[in-house]
Amino acid sequence: MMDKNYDHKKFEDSINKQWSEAGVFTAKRDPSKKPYTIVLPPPNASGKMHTGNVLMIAIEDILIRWHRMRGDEVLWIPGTDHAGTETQITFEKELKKQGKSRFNYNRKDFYEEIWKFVQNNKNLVEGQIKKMGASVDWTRNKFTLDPDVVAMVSKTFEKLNNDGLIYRGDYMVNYCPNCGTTYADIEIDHIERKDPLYYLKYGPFVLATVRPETKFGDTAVAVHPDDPRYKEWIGKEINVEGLNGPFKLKVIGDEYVDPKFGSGVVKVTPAHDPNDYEMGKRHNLPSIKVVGLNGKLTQVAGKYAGMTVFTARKTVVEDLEAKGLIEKIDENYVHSVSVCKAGHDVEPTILPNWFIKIDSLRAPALEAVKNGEVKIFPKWRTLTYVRWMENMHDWAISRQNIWGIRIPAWYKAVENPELVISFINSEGSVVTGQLSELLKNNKLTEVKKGLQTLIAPAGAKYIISTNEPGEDYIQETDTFDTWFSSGQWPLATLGYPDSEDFKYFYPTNVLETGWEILSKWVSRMVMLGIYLTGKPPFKAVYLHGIVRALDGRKMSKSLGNVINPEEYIEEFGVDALRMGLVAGTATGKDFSFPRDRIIGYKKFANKLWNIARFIEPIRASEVEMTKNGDDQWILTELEVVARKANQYLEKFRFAEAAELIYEFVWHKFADVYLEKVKDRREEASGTLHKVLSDSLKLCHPFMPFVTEAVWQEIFPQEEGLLISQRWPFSN
RNA sequence: GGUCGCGUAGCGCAGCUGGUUAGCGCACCGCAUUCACAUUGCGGGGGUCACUGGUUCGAAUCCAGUCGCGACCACCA
Repeated sequence: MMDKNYDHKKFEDSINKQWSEAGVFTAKRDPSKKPYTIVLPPPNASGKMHTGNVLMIAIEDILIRWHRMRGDEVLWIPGTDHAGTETQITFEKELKKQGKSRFNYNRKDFYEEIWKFVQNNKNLVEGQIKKMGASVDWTRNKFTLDPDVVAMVSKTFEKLNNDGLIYRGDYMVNYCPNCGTTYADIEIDHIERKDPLYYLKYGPFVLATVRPETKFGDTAVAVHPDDPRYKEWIGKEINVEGLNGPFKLKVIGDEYVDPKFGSGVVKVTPAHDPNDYEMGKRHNLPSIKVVGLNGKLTQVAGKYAGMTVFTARKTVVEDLEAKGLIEKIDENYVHSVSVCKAGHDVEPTILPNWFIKIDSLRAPALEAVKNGEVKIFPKWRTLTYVRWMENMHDWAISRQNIWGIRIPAWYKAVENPELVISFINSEGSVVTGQLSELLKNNKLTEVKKGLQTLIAPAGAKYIISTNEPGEDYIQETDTFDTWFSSGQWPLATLGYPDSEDFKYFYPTNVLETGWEILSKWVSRMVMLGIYLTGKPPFKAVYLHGIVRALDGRKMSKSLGNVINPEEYIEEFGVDALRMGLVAGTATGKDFSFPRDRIIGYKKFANKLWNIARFIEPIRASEVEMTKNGDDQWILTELEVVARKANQYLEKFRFAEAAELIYEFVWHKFADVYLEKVKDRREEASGTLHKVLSDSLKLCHPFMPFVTEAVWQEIFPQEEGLLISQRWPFSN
């Protein structure tokens, strides 16, 4: 006897176990079948499952289960991401609680500590993916730092280098002195903030700045070329009274200057401002570094050297005021400030970095989308991709992180005396200096053993090698941008270049992810996929919307409106949560967390259960019974719904498919047909069983647990698991 | 500033390439119900589809403009 109501808690775990023991998630590479492949966008290994992950898993599992039931050889590859910067920041917060920091460790030990930290969380995340009923192939599970992934990514770098697409160069980067790393433009947040705007007397001019402490790095002042007030000064030199004595500056004319802002005169600090850097390039101005990588002022600041930016700003302002060099201060100036994800001010700085020339990679990646080789759903997002690709700059792929894949570049010690190295010496203290100096008192082996970080000047001599080329070489300490390795994820997970999996399953069918990483991730995968294999790594991209909080706002810790999906799984079940989220994603737009709908679909699970309870005592007749008009009607409706649902799913219209099936099962099968057959149950038994069976199959991709549970209650064991049945009316 | 999107019943939304009385969920109102399910069934009220103009035999659906909202990208010293 079936219980009166469906209780998800009774079934979810045991059904998961049945699937896993039956091995139905494991792909076989059957040459007579069509492969259907999805690579799961790897969740952060040290994070917790959030509503976005739930939606992603729900949608991909629908596609996978649907294709499995249609007879395709499906492969859905799970994995987790090391999430370089984010994870390292999280770990360093933990360290801080113990009164430690990364400066207590050499590079190797620090890496191992994070590894241990992540393993624990990784298991939790994988457990959550399982809990969701994701029919992923765990035998092919990958982590972005698995040795084979590291080897593959390093090889790609080597190939890029051989093709002349890698270069090192000074570049204006967003350097966070606090995190000790650079950030890509796309990783930086711009926040509005009120800061004092200082009007400084600069020789004959007055100019406005929020950063007076960088004046030691000024190499020009700029005015608009057509500004009548200053036109005659262009090309001349002015004498400026400074804190470290008088100096001379050139006046340049540049379109960039807005004559209406401030006084119409700008100080140009090429080393610490992206726009000034561009102007500096246009006018051949020297760059003078004022702020060092430690966030403190350099020697050029004279007596201010060694001060932090904030202390220096305060002191400089005081001294300027004392000298009468400040005309006025606007205390209410609101401007946009660049901050890193941890909330620190970033310091635009010139630093040697590793770059990929993207021109030759970009062209085919743009073309693949324009000519429809890669189709993006919803279609209007295609424009976002195209615009982004067109505006893309060369890609800075190095990060001054430890947690990541180390760049396989090696510096020969004797050829690179100018390497700046920090290491822990045999006494356990951190020593920083130029390699040539360090080697006077330390052996190279000791330096290498205690190595923390190195900074190689732009012209450093290096070789690229996936192995250590010799004992007298030191490896680059920078790691790859996470997007560089995850940009090769479809290849890495499939064992590129010569595995059987790669030959059979590549290119994958669908890449499903949130649209917010369309430019960060999807574009990189297309570029690198085509570069390495000649083919884009997937045929379609489906972008789901962002799940917002109940109040319609973005979820954020500070607003306290973050929804923990586990609570909903507990209360309403995985099926209801999945179905509720999917039914709200019709056009891939953002949507508020649909609490009401989730409750509604919990009721639907119960409805399915009770349809089965109605049919349970009615034995399926061996003999073919006469079908009356009602039977004919429901069978016709069933076929129409199955075919339409198929069409919707082919177009990634999950909500329409879900609602169509829901409408059929509840309001046609249950409300109408079941009522009509109440006085002819035996005669209708064949139709009842057929429609129930097909309804369960149609619902299965959306609500796998309750359908499997009901299936096993009603249909004999010989028929096998529902997950392995055929989708109705598919050939 | 650039780009994209949105404005449809009290609330949350669907209406894809234009076509008969504009739909769904929640909420609301009335009735029913020992017979699969109260996590139920049947019925009902409520909308000049933001505004203006245009294309068309016909527009919520296409075009232009106006107003309001949101997001992303860029960013002024």
